[in-house]
Amino acid sequence: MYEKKMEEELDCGIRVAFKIFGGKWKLCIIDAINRGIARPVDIYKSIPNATMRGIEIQLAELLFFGAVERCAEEVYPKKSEYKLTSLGESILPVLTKIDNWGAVHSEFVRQRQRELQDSE
Amino acid sequence: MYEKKMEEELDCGIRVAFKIFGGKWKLCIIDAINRGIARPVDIYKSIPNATMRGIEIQLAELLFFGAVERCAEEVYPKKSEYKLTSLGESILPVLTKIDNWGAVHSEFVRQRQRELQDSE
DNA sequence: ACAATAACCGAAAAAAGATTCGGTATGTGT
DNA sequence: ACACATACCGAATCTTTTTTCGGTTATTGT
Repeated sequence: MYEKKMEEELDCGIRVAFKIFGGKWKLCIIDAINRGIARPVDIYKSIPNATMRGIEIQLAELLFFGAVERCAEEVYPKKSEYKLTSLGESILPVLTKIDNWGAVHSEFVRQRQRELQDSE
Repeated sequence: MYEKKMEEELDCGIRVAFKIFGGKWKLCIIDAINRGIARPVDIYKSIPNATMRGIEIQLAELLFFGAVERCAEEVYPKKSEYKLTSLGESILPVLTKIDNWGAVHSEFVRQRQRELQDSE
């Protein structure tokens, strides 16, 4: 994992939360796993524009902080599968709130974004 | 504002939401304003480790996307003041959820973070 | 056995994001 | 008038994050 040069403050809940699920694809990954998509390739395919390496890295971080775990059971066919831990599940209500807010305001935000691009 | 080189997808609520309040200090700023801290310097002073320029930039973005507005009323002494718009206020319940999650899990996260540093 | 797919990983490069620094303009207190 | 604080802004310079690329190892389908 990347070694920071500037001191990292985890002094408020916001910073702690973003440390865990603030990454570019983290909430999308958690959402995908929650919807039953367990394997890295499938998670990757379920998220438009994501890169495989990107998913791998973020998955590794979620694993490190215990939001996700690798399934140990050797099923047939033998595959790498991930599922949410209780910590990961505790993120779901927050994820829902964030996603809903974004969905409700997406048109407004996209419109504002377009105005920005047109003025350049 | 920064011009992106890679195509930016605002295809899910999560991405839209992070576009608006995903910045390093944005939720802290919204929280501060909500607590009645209206002036840039005061917001700056209320957030440990923030830089004045950082606050200015993020405030400008929040302003651009209409989460915050500058008070037009000319009070004495004349000062620059910001307050939440209805869009900004709609973020508050989400902010609370995020902050609470982080507060609840901060010890665990900090512990894991320490283990990471010790192993280096 | 062989080709294809999956799950990784390291390192370089690119992109995005934040900070530092130095500036202007304006308002305020004495 | 003067010193000082505030609100900005642009540009250079970091820092951090993400992507790209090129691997290795192992598993699956034929």
